[in-house]
Amino acid sequence: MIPLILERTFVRFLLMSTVVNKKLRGEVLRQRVLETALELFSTCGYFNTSIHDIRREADVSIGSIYHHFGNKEALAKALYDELLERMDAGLREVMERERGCRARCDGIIAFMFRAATDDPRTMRFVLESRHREFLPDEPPVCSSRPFMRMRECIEQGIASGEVCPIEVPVAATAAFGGAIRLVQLHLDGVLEKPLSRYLASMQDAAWRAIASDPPAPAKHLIKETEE
Amino acid sequence: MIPLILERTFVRFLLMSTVVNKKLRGEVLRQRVLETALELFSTCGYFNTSIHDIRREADVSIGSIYHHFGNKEALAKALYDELLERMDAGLREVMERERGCRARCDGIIAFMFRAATDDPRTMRFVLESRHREFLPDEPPVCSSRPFMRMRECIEQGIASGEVCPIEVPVAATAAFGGAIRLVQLHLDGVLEKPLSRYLASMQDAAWRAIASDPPAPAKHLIKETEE
DNA sequence: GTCTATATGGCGATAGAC
DNA sequence: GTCTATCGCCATATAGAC
Repeated sequence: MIPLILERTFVRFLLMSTVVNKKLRGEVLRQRVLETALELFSTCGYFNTSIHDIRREADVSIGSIYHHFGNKEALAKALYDELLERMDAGLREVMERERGCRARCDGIIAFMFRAATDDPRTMRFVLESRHREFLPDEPPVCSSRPFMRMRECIEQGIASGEVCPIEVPVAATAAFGGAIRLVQLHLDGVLEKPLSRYLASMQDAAWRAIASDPPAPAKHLIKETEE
Repeated sequence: MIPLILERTFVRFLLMSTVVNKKLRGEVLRQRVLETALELFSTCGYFNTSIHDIRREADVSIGSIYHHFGNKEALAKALYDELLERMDAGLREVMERERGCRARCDGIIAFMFRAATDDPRTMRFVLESRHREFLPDEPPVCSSRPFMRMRECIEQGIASGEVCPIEVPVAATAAFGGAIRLVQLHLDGVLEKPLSRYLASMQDAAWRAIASDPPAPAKHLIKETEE
């Protein structure tokens, strides 16, 4: 264990040495700007937030923001990428930990509920803002990696026979659409109870929608008549 | 000398006709502005659309727009109200036509799919734009009348025993969340096939999620008979 | 009711010292 | 890398003739 006094001295040394100092300070500042942008974008929206607002709230200069990000849109893109990556990491972790489609679906829903509760700002920014309005070249959020991962999970479930063989988009939206919608209700503040109270029954409902085994319905196997 | 009574009548007629003409022209203009606003708001977004854009596209003057709506926000609110009312009318119609929770749920999903296909702009504006960013005093869209109507339908289903007795928010989102999500995929242009091709299996999946009796019959495949 | 011309403010972005 | 001061534009909104 390093004595506090030495640790402090070391930190001070770091701060004093010009090269490291500038880099460190730069990184800290960059993070503070991103954090502030998330706060303001998710509560007021991208267009209601000016660079000056971010400057004031983050207590940095306009110049620094432009130095690090280039322009407002690029700042939003940097934030968006970071949040999607963080979310994707969470989902990857679920997919590695859980085995079987049901356990993974449950895990994904649980992850979303936890994320929406612990960090509503991130969830709000990823789910609710219309990124294409300010990131015109970005593909829709439903084709981002986290959402592709959910879809993948369902495809594997169909392949293994755990999920009944309906069209993939139907199965994927039936599995997670309800949970996503409930998360939105939570973010809009219209739910009486905390999200966690609904977790188990949402997981059950989602699984009933797509599971193959319980009633083993043969409806979808009936040859459809073209109109 | 013209009798006073006739003169009065004639003047009155003139006044009436000019007034009516102006009123008519005004109404036509008002509708053209609303139509244009829907077009631009739903494709470019509220904040990327200027009053000048609307002016140009609708071929009216700035002054007329402000005369009819007061300001940009009020214009958006007028449009929003009109679209919600139109949607609510469609849902009311479904609720009156169909009896039983399953038929009504199917009808609601079918209505949403049809609306998203026939008039994607309306669906995009209602579902996707974040109204609270430009209509700060508006309640969230999930507590608007169309969405309350969906919730009501589920509550009745629980009361009648057709829907299994889980928490209402869970049942409502499980029933319609998948369909709403699929509509969004459609609006984002990431679906291979037209929405209608997914209708029957989406209805089935939605009903499986909330039905109380496990073996849910595929009602849409059964030929309906007049009673 | 409709129009054109104009006012006003705030925004994103830049310049250039340190 | 960070900062302050400032630019130029374009948005919403208004004034006032017709």
